Amino acid sequence: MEVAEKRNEYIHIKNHIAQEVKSNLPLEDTLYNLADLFKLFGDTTRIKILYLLFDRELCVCDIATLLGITQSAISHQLKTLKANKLIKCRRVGKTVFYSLADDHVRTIIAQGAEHLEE
Amino acid sequence: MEVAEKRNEYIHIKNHIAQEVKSNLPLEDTLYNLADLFKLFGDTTRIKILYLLFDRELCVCDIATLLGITQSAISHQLKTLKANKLIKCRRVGKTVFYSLADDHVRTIIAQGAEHLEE
DNA sequence: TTATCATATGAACAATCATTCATACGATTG
DNA sequence: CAATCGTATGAATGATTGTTCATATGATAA
Repeated sequence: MEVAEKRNEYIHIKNHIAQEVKSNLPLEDTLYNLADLFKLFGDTTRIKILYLLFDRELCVCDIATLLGITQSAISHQLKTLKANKLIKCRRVGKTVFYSLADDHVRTIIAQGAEHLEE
Repeated sequence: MEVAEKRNEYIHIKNHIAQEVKSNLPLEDTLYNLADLFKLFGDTTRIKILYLLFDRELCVCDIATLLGITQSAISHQLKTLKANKLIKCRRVGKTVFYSLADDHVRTIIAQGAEHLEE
C-alpha cells in the first residue's frame, strides 16, 4: 500500500520508511503475548502479591491475611499468575507455597518503579 | 494483628516475619500507580504504537495507517499514553508528531519480551 | 472567508475482567 | 470414618475500558 504518496511527501513519512517501520514490528502474535504479560502487572492485587513474594515464598492464606483480601480472590489471581509462569508453587500437606518463577518479575517491576520516580 | 499465632506456627509464617513482609510493601498509593503504569503496556494497540515510536517520531495519521486502526482510536490511545508521560509530542502546522518520552519504555518492553523468550 | 486536512474529544456500546458467593476438592487429624 | 483446615473453582455481578460514531477544534491553503 502506498502510504506516503497519498499525502504530502514533505511532512508525512516516506514510503520506503513506512515499509521499514512496518517490518520492524514484531509479529502480531508476539505483540499480543506481550500485552497479555503486562496485563498481569496491571492489577493492584497481583502487584501486591508479587511484591510479597519478592523475598520469600508464602502460602495462600498468609497472602490473603497480609493483604486483607479474600482467600478466594487471592486464589483466583494466583492461578492467573501461575498460568502465565510468573510464579510457581509447591505443596506441603494442606498448604501450598507460592514463589516467584524467575527474576524477570523483579526486573520488570523495578523498571516500572524507576519510571515513576521522576 | 496476630497473624501467625492464629494458626500452626510450624507451617505458616511467624508473626515477626509477617510484620517485616508487610513493612517491605510499598505504599498503597505507589502500588496503585505501578499497576496503572503497567496497564498502559497491557493493550495491543498501545504496545504497537510504542513499538512504532521506538526508532522515530510519527504523526497520528501515519500511525493509524501503518497499524490499520482508526484515527480516532489512535488519538484516544495517544492521549492516554501522553497523560502518563510515556510519549511526548510536537506540533508542525496541522500535523502532530509523537515520540517516546524516555528510555524506560524501551527497557520495560524489552524485559517483557525477554521473559516471553523462554 | 470558505474549504480542507490533521487531530482531538464526548457519549454510547460492547467486551473484558476482578471480586464475591457458594461449594468442591485434597490432605490431615482425631 | 467424620471433622476440619487450606486451597481451588464455577457462575454471577459490577466495574473498567477500548472502540466506534459523530462532531468539534486548530491550522493551512485557495
